[in-house]
Amino acid sequence: MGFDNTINKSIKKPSFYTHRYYFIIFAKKNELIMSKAERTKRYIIKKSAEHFNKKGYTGTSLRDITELTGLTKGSIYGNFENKEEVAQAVYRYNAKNIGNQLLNASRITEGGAKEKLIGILDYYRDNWEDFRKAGGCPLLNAATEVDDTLPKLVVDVRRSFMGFFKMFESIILEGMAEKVFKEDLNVKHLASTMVILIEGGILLAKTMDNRDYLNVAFKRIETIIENEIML
Amino acid sequence: MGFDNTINKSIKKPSFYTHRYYFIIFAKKNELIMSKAERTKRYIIKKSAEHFNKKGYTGTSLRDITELTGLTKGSIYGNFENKEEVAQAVYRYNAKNIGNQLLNASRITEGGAKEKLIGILDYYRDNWEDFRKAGGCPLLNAATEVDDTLPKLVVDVRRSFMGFFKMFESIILEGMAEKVFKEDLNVKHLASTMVILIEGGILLAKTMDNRDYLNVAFKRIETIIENEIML
DNA sequence: CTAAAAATATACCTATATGTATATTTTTGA
DNA sequence: TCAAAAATATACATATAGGTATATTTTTAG
Repeated sequence: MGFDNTINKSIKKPSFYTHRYYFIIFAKKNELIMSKAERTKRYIIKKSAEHFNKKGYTGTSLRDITELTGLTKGSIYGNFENKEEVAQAVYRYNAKNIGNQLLNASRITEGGAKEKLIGILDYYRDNWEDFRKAGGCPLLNAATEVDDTLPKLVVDVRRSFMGFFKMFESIILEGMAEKVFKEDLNVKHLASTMVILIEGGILLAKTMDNRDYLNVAFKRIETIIENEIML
Repeated sequence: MGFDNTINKSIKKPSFYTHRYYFIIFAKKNELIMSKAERTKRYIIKKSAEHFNKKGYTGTSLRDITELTGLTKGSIYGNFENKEEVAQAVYRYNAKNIGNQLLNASRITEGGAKEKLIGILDYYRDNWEDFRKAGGCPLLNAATEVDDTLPKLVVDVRRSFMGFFKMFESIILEGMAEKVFKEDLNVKHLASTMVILIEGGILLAKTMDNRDYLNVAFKRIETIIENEIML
């Protein structure tokens, strides 16, 4: 095996490639301190991330992984203990990824807390097609699959949702501190309402293949912001 | 195989059992017109319904089905074309079941449209523990699993959600006709908002193993009923 | 550049998956 | 009650699953 696996084998000049100059000249910053094993691990995770999100964590076979990466089973098992470990690493990658995107979306806007909340909604609105094609929300997907099958991943999924809640909570708290939001808000209640609406909206929009459901959910969040959160 | 599979083999007196008197005396009403094959089909579906909902439609193996029913593969394949057909029959059974429960919950109350809506919420509140233990909402579970894996079942899942919407729509329309609800309501919008909140609430409550998320979602629905729907 | 170490590929193992051909048992209807 | 039809069980076939022992190649650091 081993097609054009450039990340792993790349250039065919050992004396040049295998020495450290390579890194300094070509490598991306983070890859400077990466060992071969670390790079391959990341490569496996990246290449199979979308597949796991679409087909599920038990629904993705080792064969799928070898085909997606162009590596062999020996290589996979040389970098991961077993399939479950791959699944966990991939889930964490997927969850971190969407988390970063949302965090970024909430920071880009130069406005206050309200604009940050809207920024998160806009991320989904602007990227819906790609998001949907990539399998939808990794948290939602893993949550339903994992709950009665992969107990180990449940811990990770819960942590992800906690992070999701916290993101909204901190923005709401910020708005309160800025005196643009009311001062007696039930922060946890509001944050979980938003997550419930977002996940419910994603579920329906994806299943029914109709963005309108996402808009219904988001409209509701915006109504809550206007009528209950804003001063 | 064939443990105490009473539905299929039951009494050991052929001359008595195999003749029609049996049905008149012992059989339940609906079973009167059921052939052996039909009864076995229903038996297989019933026995494996919860397992499918918990472990998923691809996650349930034929071995699981034979163990749950006490039947052999030959018997399963004698009654169903293949595993996919079993999965579809089981999904339909599960979806119909929760649908009937909700319809029933909305009818039991002797009040008007508002009480019917609350009746549906109460069904979930009153039966949460059993509901959760049985794997949660079959629509939600199938929706996430099926979307990128079993395209045939997607059609069924969409139909289920349409029915879910219609239930809320007809209750809202009833309330409008009774002049207890406002007359200019966006019925479809409100119905889908309720489904989004219910499914989102179930997802979070089940994943986080905390009913509070269900209550947050339901509180929001009740707020909408009070502030936006009621006259 | 080179030898040791690490990563990767090859070949194989066992278990289990869905599915089928055929034998046996049970049900059916006259 | 009894023979035909239907349902069910047995035994087997083939594919693929996850995983491992070992050979080969690549990377690493002196």
